[in-house]
Amino acid sequence: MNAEKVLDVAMTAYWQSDPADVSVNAICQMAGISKPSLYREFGSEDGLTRAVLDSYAERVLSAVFAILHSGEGLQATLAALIDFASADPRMETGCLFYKLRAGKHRLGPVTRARVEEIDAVAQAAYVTFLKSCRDAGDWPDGLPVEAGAKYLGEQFALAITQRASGEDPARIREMLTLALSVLTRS
Amino acid sequence: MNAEKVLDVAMTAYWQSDPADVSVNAICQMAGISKPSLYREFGSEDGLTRAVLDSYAERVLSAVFAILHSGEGLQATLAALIDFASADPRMETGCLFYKLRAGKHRLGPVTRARVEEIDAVAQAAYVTFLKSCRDAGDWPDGLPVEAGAKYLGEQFALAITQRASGEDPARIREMLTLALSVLTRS
DNA sequence: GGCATAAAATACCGTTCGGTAACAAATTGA
DNA sequence: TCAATTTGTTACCGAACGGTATTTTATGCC
Repeated sequence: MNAEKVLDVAMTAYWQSDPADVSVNAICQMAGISKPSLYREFGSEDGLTRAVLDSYAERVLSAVFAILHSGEGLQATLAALIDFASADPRMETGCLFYKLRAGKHRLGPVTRARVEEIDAVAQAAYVTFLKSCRDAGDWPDGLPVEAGAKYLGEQFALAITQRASGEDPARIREMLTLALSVLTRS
Repeated sequence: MNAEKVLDVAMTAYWQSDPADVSVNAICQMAGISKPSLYREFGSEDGLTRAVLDSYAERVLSAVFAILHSGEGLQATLAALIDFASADPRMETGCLFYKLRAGKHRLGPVTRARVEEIDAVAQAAYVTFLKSCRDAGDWPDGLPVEAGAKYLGEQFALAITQRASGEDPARIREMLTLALSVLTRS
């Protein structure tokens, strides 16, 4: 039956459209397996979603963390984030994590907990990165890094969410560049 | 039976939680009417949603258009928009229009058409307002007003959407002020 | 009072949902 | 070889959905 393939199919389906619009029945049909097989492997829809999110985190979100941990300066890192959000083909239909987070109240308890955990980890990564910039003197005076981290995370999520709704990538890049320009006016 | 009261109940329910999470059955129960009565009045769920959106537009969205048409300058108008998004009690659970727009693909055809129409009208209002600012010399050089209008609309929607998710209003004000500051650096 | 007519509610339709019981086929171990 | 355990399937469950046919209740009107 291959759990790996089921995860793949489910991730693609959730990612391509919207997690709330993809039923367990549909996933079984697409994966060519029966419902009891899926339930024996993942326990519940919540368990499946959680497993998909884990897989997505290590296969896609890791790229974002890699950018943040690359050790580049503020300007270069923001440029890389802008590139990723507005031009990376993986974000062409948006980010599965952001889609799950946007409909958080519809998720089962374990998936929701994982979403909040990833959210916290991402926020911490933003803060760590910005602190290193501040310590290098590369940060606007008077703006707390926590506020900057939240702002950066929000704008990044907004840009990717707009890609999911078919917005023009060039326009998205323009908007995100404008939004993040306040972080480089030191 | 009173169609006015049904609209009120439905609007409150859609607005308070999420349109996708409120069924026709629930609305009938809350309004104390039977399902055939509702269907005789509105024809379909799509018709009801459309009627609710119309009512919402004239009762709430008009306040935003009033701010844009108030004839104040750029700085004062942006301040009023920031106030509205981050502090107005009407936006405490978010904006029904933005909630409908966020789940546009789930809407019936007539409601979706109305959402797109309102979106276009709002965009045009932003453009008109910013053009008047530009003609008064109160606008950053090199930034097209169309791009500024889109940016303003996106940031405004983001701020209000965050209020719906329970974010701290002071934090929202801070973020939105930061985002819109790029429009007043002329 | 009787009677047509409009408005209301009850009770139902078909479909889809997440989830499972009951059963058949294949694999394992001795 | 035969029994035990796993793997998978079919067929079903109860609930909720949007929507409607049917029946009851109320309202004029003469």
